[in-house]
Amino acid sequence: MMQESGTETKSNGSAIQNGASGGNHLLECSLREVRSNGETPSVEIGAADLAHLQQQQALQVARQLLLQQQQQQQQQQQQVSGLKSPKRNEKQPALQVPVSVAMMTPQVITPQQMQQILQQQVLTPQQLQVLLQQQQALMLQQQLQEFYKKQQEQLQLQLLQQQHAGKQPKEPQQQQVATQQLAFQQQLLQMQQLQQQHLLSLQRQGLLTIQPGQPTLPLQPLAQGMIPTELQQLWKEVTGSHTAEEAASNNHSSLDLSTTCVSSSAPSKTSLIINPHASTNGQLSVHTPKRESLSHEEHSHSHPLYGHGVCKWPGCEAVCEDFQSFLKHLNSEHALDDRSTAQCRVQMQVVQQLELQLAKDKERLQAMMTHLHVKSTEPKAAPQPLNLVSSVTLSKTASEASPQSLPHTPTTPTAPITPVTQGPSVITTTSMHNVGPIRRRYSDKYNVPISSADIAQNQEFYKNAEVRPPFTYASLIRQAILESPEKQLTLNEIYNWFTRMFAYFRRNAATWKNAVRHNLSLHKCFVRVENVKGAVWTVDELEFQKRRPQKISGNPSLIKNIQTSHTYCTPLNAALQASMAENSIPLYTTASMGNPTLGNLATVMREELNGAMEHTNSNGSDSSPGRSPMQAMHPVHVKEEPLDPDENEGPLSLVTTANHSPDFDHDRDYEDEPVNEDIE
DNA sequence: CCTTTTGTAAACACAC
DNA sequence: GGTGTGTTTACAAAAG
Repeated sequence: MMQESGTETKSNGSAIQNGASGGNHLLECSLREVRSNGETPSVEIGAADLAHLQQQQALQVARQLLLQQQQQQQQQQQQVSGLKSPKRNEKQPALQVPVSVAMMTPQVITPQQMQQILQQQVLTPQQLQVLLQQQQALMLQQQLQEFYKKQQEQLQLQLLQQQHAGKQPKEPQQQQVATQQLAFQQQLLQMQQLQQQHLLSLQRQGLLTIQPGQPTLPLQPLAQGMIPTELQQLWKEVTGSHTAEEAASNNHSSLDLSTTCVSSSAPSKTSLIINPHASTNGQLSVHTPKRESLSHEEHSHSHPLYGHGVCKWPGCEAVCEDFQSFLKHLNSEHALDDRSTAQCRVQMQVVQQLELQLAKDKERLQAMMTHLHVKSTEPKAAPQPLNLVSSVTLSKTASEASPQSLPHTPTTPTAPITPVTQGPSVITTTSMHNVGPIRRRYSDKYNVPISSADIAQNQEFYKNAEVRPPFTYASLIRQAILESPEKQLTLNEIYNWFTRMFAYFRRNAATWKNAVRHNLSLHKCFVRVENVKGAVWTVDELEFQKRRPQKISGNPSLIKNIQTSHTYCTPLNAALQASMAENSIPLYTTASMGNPTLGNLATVMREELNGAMEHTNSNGSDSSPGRSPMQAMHPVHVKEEPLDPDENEGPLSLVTTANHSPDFDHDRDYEDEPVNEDIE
């Protein structure tokens, strides 16, 4: 069991990187971006940007082909020079696209598929245009192939001539070809860089947004072999006759799918669901000023970060009277900096976590339906969020812990969700999953749940979502003990608290239980007290306070924000913010704060924080050693013994819901069984 | 590079 | 002998 958990951790880590076999990493990454857009509508990229991406991919494909050609040339040279490897050449004919490329490459659409697309009328003209552009990119790719084919033929001819001529040196020709290829490669690279810069600038402007729950235009699944001319013809027909209908039926189609997505063709269908927003600015790289201004206008109606005159950037809510001022605000307040990057990252992680959770719940639902003989080919490729409304009742009651008020987003239930790398090295997600060892100072790994989704739902979130809580075992153990009426717990009761409060601890029991015992023994702050019935564990608070020379690791600006924001935040809120900052979690301010349902986790968070800001408070007069930063920040509210969660939460006076969750009323001991069934 | 903190794994002892 | 509890050691990762 322990080994299982161990290997699970490791394999999950590596699985992220092993998405496809070999080949061009850049290609894989960018393709995966778009692909994941199709399957998991977590990241919204404007269609124009998407088109850029696709073009970029085409270029990368071209590069891949180039490399392939070079390899083949090398092989042929080897042949010429006597190092024959006929088998290899048989297996790799001159024009064969490498498997990894073929698998990942957007391919030309068959007429049938195109017809299907048109009949289903799920694409707006803009989307079709994007599609068309993609096809054109593929045409370019084909032309490139042709080019290299000819080039290679030429080379072969030359080599043959050399063979026949015998002693002629072959360097010149090779060099010539190599030079040509090099020049071309450089051109490609330049174009690529330009596009990356464009993406970057889009991100800086906030136009390249990341948002949960909104599918984007996935073009990847539309695969395989349609002749571009046919497509263009189709396109003409389409733009002539279907435009209005499609525009009108576009939303309907996604809605309909959302409620009827049970057929086996669901994947392809859902993959065609278009984000209305993406379609509004579905321009391609053919950027005319007109179009940009148009898309700007359209943005004002549908920009996901702008609504009701308010900036919807997580935690912002700045009032912007019109779209222009919003853009201004976006550029000034949410420029590309550490903070925005971190916020983006968190948003991504939120989405991915939700996707993960959804995937699991869907699997459960599938199993349940199978068990109950309900005939349904459960949408493997994800229904729209809307349609979950119809199924949520079932999944909620039946699955043991389904996140209730959390937005559901489609995802692929199988493979680990790939990190969505956003743009060129601007935002990167490292290990996104809640597996692997907690490293408390691991700033960007465990900030998943405490975030923009709704910070007030932390407790419920952890109860339901299998998210690793970003707290140390010691803090959690302490919290468990302090929550108990007697401020003492047996080991088993501590176990139960863990499983009750955190869905995460309902699996891998052997691992974390061992860790709990280890922590109990290791830390002086946990005192074992012999009892009549046995032994109970208590907390030596002094010792606990001693053991924390931790510092905040992260963005100093965040810390500054935290320190300055306490004027209007309760101690708890400040603690939450600080705790978030400790995990590089962006500062979410008043709107999402102050919910009395925050629960006792806030205490854990604060204690996690205790001392964490000691060093960052060095400019303050209040930060004497031994005094927690919370005390430094709120000397009035926080007492020297911030033990009782019911007392020290200031105005918020947390509701203790820990022992009243309907799901966990009984001290059920979660053992290893769910581990096995849940292993991804 | 060293130290500290934390998490994980595992071996071992002991009691029931 | 199996299981739960508790202790201890070793190691790795992350961060200062």
